Amino acid sequence: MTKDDLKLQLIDAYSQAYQNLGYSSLMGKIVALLLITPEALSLDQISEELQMSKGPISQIARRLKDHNLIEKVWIPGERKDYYRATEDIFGQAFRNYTSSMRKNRKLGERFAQHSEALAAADPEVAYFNQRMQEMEAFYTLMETFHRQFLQAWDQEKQAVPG
Amino acid sequence: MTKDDLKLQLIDAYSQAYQNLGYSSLMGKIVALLLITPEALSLDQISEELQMSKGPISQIARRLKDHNLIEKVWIPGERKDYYRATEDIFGQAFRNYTSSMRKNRKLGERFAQHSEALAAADPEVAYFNQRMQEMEAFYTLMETFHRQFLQAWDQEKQAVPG
DNA sequence: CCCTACATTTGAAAATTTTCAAACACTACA
DNA sequence: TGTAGTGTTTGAAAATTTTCAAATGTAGGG
Repeated sequence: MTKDDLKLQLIDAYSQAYQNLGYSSLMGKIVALLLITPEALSLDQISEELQMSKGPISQIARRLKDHNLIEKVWIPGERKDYYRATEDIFGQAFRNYTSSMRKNRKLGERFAQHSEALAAADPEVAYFNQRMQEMEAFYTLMETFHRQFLQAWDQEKQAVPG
Repeated sequence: MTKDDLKLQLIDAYSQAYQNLGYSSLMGKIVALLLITPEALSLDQISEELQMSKGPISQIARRLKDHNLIEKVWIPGERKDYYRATEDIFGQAFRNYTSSMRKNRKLGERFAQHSEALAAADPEVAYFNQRMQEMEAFYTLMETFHRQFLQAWDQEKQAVPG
């Protein structure tokens, strides 16, 4: 496989993976491109590499920056914005995921509370309440593992620094 | 908050959560409805509760069944199909998630292999290869935590059976 | 073997998302 | 203050996804 094949195929794989995870496929393409490019790239360069107009690139790049997956880097004497993948992009993607799981826990928590009082009087609400407690327990347990994993990953990274 | 409020609000919250995770919002609605309903429901009942025609319900129900989030249950003397949430629906949703993370590991693995030979000759490919190794390491570590979490959840469930 | 009661599939309509080209706004520098 | 080189926003077009109503398929009971 040639260098260009590797690049194109990885970009395509990320494009599909991001789409499957419910994000825009352009997000995946930009992430993949910056992930494997040693130097920071300008919007124009990204636009050129991905064969897309600058409008969407600009918007998605901002979203990715908001989620700390990529960052702007200042290059002296240059007026363009340059982007690169953040140092711990995999860990960061995971942290973003954990925050949506935290929302799930809070959902369970909230509905368990709100249904508690009514549960005694109504068997259907009692069932509802039980499910919400299960939900809360599940995501609470999950969070402890998320913390442990991130700790383990931080250690592993420290051992073999980029 | 009344019983109906609880129900509607949970369904709405699941609808949004599923959409945010990249699934159809109807999926979230059906999951929420079955999650909090003690008895199994027919397509017609689901259709009635969610105020939607049966076509999409039928399709999404099959998809949910394929992903083991809901299941058909046979009710003697009835000709309709009845659906309920599977016993460990939270755990199952998580298992589905792990399988998409497994794909990520395999992606890293595959591209790390394919770029290994070329890496010595070309610094850009060397960088590519390094990133793919990082990716493989990340998702490999993640899988060990997934296994541990599922084990812990199974234990917790055993302690407080539904 | 036909009917009835279902579930599923299909094709079109509606809604949403993605993309582009062009207009606009901002910043650095002359 | 004007100008050139940027990034951003916008409105329309294209593509995709969701939804519905109707047609079709299927299994059980007569």
